[in-house]
Amino acid sequence: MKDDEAAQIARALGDPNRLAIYTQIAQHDELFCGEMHAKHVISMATLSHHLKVLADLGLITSRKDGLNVYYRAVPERFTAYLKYMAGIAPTAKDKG
Amino acid sequence: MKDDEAAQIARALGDPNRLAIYTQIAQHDELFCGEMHAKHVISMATLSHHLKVLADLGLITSRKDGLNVYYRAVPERFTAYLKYMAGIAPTAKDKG
DNA sequence: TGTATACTTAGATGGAGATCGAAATAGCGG
DNA sequence: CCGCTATTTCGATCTCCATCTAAGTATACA
Repeated sequence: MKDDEAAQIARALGDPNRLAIYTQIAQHDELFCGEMHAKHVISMATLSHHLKVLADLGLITSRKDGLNVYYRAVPERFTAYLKYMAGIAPTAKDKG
Repeated sequence: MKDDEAAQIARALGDPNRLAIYTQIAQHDELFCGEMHAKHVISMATLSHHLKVLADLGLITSRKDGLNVYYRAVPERFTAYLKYMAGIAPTAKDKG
C-alpha cells in the first residue's frame, strides 16, 4: 500500500459517521442501506455518499438484489491499511 | 480507546502531510522542527499547526532544549489506535 | 402500465481546517 | 540590553467535504 492510499483510508475512517458505518458493516456479514440507515441519524443521501467513499477506497463492496443494495466489508483491504500503519512506526511495533 | 478518539486520530493521520510528519517522527528517536521542515514543502507555521494537532491527540510529545523543540512519538498511543481499529472488524482479524 | 419502494445523483450550503505571511514569543551569544 | 535564530500564534483566505432537500433511476408488484 502506498502512502497516499493509507492517508485516504485514514481520512475516510476519520469521519465519525463513516467509521461507525464501516464498523457496522464489518461486524455483520451483509447489510443493506435501510438497515444501516435505521442506526444512524443521517439522511439516506448522506449515508449513500459515505458508502460510496468507502467503496471507492475498496473497503467495502456492494451487491444489488431486488430493491436492496447489500454491502459487505473487504477485510483484506482493512488489514492492509493496519499493516501499513504498523509498518511506519517501528518502535510502536517493538513496544506493542 | 473510545470511538470518537479513534476517529480523531484517523482524521489526523488522514492528512498526507501530517501522516508524513508523524511517520518521520516515529522513525527517528527525536527530531526538532528545523529538521522536519527541511523535509516538507510546507511553511513552518503549517508544520507547527500539524505538530500541535498530533500533540493534542497524544500521538507525539515535545521537549524544549535551548532554541529547539524536540518531538518524539508516543508509540503506546499509536498502537492503542491500531488495536482499536483491529477490534472493530472481527472478520478482518480472522482473515489476517 | 402505473405506483410504491429503495437507493443514488444533483445542486446548494455551511462549517471545518490546511495553508500562508507576518507578528509575537522564547532562548542564545555577545 | 541587543540582535539573531527557532518556534508559535494571529489573522485571513480558500478549498474541501459533510450534509440536506429534491429529483432521478431502478426494481418489484398489481
